[in-house]
Amino acid sequence: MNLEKKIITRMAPSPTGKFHIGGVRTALFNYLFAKHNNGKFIIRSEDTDEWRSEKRFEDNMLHTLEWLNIKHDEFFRQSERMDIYKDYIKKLIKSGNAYEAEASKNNPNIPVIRFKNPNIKIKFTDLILGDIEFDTTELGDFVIARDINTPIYHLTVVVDDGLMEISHVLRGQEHINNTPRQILILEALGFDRPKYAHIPLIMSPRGGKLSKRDPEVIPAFDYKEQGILPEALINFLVFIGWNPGDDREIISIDELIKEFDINKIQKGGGAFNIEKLYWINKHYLNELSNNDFYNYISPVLNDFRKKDFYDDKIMQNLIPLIRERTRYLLDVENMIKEGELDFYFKQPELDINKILWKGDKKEYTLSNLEKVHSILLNLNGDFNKKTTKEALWVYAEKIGKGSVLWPLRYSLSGRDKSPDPFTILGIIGKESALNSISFAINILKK
RNA sequence: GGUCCCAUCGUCUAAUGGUUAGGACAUCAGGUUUUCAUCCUGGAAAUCGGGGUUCGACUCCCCGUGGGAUCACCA
Repeated sequence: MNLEKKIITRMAPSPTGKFHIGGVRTALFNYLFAKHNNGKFIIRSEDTDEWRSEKRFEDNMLHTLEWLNIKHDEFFRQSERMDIYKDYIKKLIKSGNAYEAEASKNNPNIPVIRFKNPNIKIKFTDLILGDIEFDTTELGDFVIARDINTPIYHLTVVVDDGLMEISHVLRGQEHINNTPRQILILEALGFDRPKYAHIPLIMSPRGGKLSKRDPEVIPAFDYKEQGILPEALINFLVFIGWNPGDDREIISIDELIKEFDINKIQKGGGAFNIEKLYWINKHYLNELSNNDFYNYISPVLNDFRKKDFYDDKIMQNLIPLIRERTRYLLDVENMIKEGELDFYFKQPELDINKILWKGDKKEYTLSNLEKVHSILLNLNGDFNKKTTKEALWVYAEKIGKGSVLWPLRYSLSGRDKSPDPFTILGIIGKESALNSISFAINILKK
């Protein structure tokens, strides 16, 4: 339907702080919309405020988007385009749409530039919100430049959107009140009006607006260090305020590009629910190969590797067990910190009272463990999860699973919670297993 | 406060006049060979209130109420 005009979107952040998830989502929507329509996605760094803008924040934004693989087709920096804006300020004055007003706050000798407001009603159709009408009278003759050489926000936005031939402005809903002002300038300059789509805001998990005080909401790039996968963050963010219209919860970036539909964007804001992010992240973690998962947890293994008992071969075997307990990197960090993995590598400490299954007598448990020991001792051939289970199962069922399996599991792990005993046996092997069981037997004999 | 926007389970959302109001996260219960985790099954859980319009409203209109955004020589 819109064959002659190319779709061009842009994201225009000001680099005054670390790039946050709201920015990521705005970038994502702009990117998806552009790519869906074979269009172009532009990033424009709005760094005209020298005081507040910092290069490191711009870098942080670019790194974040690079990590997430949200690629832009063009990049601009407003601070490098000041000459262009000057021309347009002059043009506006010349055409009578702007004028020099009272003295500047910073420069008592130089006047600010105000836009001559025609005081009309501005109507526009928002692609998400529908028809919106503003009476611009209350805006007054607003300032568009600190002085003839230094434009501010509304002017630069309009000039750039016009010059860059932006077809669709998708931005956060906090900008909706800026729209009439920008339309006024745009029409004074004779640019084509882009289509507007104001995206609902991401809200705090506790309701209300997102705040730096929300502990789960951190700068977007920091989620990388937490072990959130880029696909997971994208999948999570796109579902705040958008959905494909069916029951899918997991959706790839390629599918998103193919199916992104601006009409399905929500009108109201949505809360940031970290639990769902973790759930999605776990889903993507499960799709990693064992080797990739090992690399994934590698950064938090550094201290653990230095322990004298550490054995990388055992660690490799532990990967599936660690994975099913992992939503993100902090889970692995905690596992290590709590010593939950130590018993796979060395003989655990045992508490005599915990060896006994619910109400079992010491002598009874002792004889069960001795029997288990002898069964395993006489197990020839492969010693793994399957063979040990086959060897012990009949006995365990006869005696009572709890009375056999609990003491065994506890003797091997020294923990209230751990994987099942056969899994542990398979990992630590016959020799270590027999040692651990003997160790427990000796404690019971005392 | 002015202006603007919004309103389905606790949360993210589906249902664009006719459904037992669906799914997912979280939660609860049961199961998957003892414990934890994973996995499976099942349960509880919502149309903000009041008026209309209509044979029939989650859906359309109005009024309340609630929430949000914005009111800079920041962006």
